[in-house]
Amino acid sequence: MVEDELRLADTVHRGLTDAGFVVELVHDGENAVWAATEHNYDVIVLDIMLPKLNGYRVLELLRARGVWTPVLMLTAKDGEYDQTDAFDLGADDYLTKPFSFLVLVARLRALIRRGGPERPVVLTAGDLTLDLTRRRVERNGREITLTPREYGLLEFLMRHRGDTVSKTEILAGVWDPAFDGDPNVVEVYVRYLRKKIDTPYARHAIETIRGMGYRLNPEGG
Amino acid sequence: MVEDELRLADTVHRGLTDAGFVVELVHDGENAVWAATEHNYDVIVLDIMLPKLNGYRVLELLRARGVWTPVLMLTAKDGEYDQTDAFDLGADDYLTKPFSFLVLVARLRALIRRGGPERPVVLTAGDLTLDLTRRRVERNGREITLTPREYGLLEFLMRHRGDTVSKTEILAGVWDPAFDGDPNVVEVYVRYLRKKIDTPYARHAIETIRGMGYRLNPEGG
DNA sequence: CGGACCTCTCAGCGGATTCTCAGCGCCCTG
DNA sequence: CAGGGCGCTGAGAATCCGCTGAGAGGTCCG
Repeated sequence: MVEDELRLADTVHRGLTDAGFVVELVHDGENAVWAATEHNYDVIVLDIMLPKLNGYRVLELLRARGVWTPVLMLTAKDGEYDQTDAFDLGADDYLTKPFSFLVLVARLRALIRRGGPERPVVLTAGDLTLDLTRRRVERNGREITLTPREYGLLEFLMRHRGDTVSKTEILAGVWDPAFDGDPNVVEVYVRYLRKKIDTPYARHAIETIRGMGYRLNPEGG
Repeated sequence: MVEDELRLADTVHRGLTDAGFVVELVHDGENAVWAATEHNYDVIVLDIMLPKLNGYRVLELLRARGVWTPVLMLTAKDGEYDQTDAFDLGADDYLTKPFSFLVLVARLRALIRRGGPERPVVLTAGDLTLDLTRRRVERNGREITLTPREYGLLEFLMRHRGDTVSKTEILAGVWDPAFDGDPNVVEVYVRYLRKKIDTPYARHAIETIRGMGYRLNPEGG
């Protein structure tokens, strides 16, 4: 979700999370383009009025980059840009502020359904599975309970499974992008995850690439 | 712009000029490679069907020469090469003929804005491959694990594969630019790399050019 | 308020990595 | 064939980096 009005962003964020969505929030156009290019979201909620790059341009950039994630635009009723623009630009749906929260959820579900079966709802790596909608992690059919942070980290690693991701990237992707604390947290949480996920298995699903970062074995370790 | 159909070339040339672009036009693949290597364009529009060298080869040659100018390819709808090929080859965008002129302008703007040209994801030299995103090195399909320094050195050599690079250049490129220690480190690390990469192969992928430096054999040794 | 849980910081340890050094040997040149 | 320059090599010292256990602070809940 890309929304700069903090109040609205917070409300919607909470509501969507309660509705079972996993929500990532950015507050301006530049971060939106970056995040959407980097991750593979199911759907993007995009406000038109944004700092740095407006929603208009964000959408344009994403499409130019070959990012075809469905986009639902939020337009102000009497703003500079009207509904026609949203569709012209390749938005998949739009809502005019103020909008009903239930309508938003319904539209999002429709978009995700429409975008369809090729989009994974469940990430897998060998015998490890992570169900994004239910927020469940299993290994070999046994459920593993994770804290929110642990879950976020695992989701990030699974989205990039097979790639080596640096601790900095992890911090930016899982922690607050502006987090500036000790990168050692990542090590600590990797440890927590390994404890829960790898034991009692022989091989580590999460490999350490010394000097570079971590890598989730696509075969699940 | 590289386009051999004079009529189309002329129209597009005029249109782009009107839209504020400064356009240089060549009509065949050989001139295209020469011009793009010599100048530093913001973006290249490249037709696939061309005399002498087709767009396909032009792109391949440019990338091999280290020219990373963004390329937008023009493909015929039902031609020998389809869209997939364009992306596979490292084209940054493509359009299928016939195309809307406005769309072309929009895409070009997007490519120029995008600025930092995409880099290739996998470098190869014979049976040696280096995957930049996964940070994996393989020879003949067998994974080779490298320390960060070794990896940095190999990446540098592979980016300049076929060129002779001096130890000073290597130090500047792989070590800290302000590094002032013994250039002997390079020799030491070349040795480490050869141990891991060349054995048990007969020929050295990394050749010593006495008095000059080193050269990575583009055929992989 | 008290306890359970979660997040994050911190500092010490030990192994991996990087770098230095000194001697050797090969190649080129005279 | 002798000598110098240059690269190669093995060993070892210094440094870096990730791992780990302990614990402090915060939050949520009863």
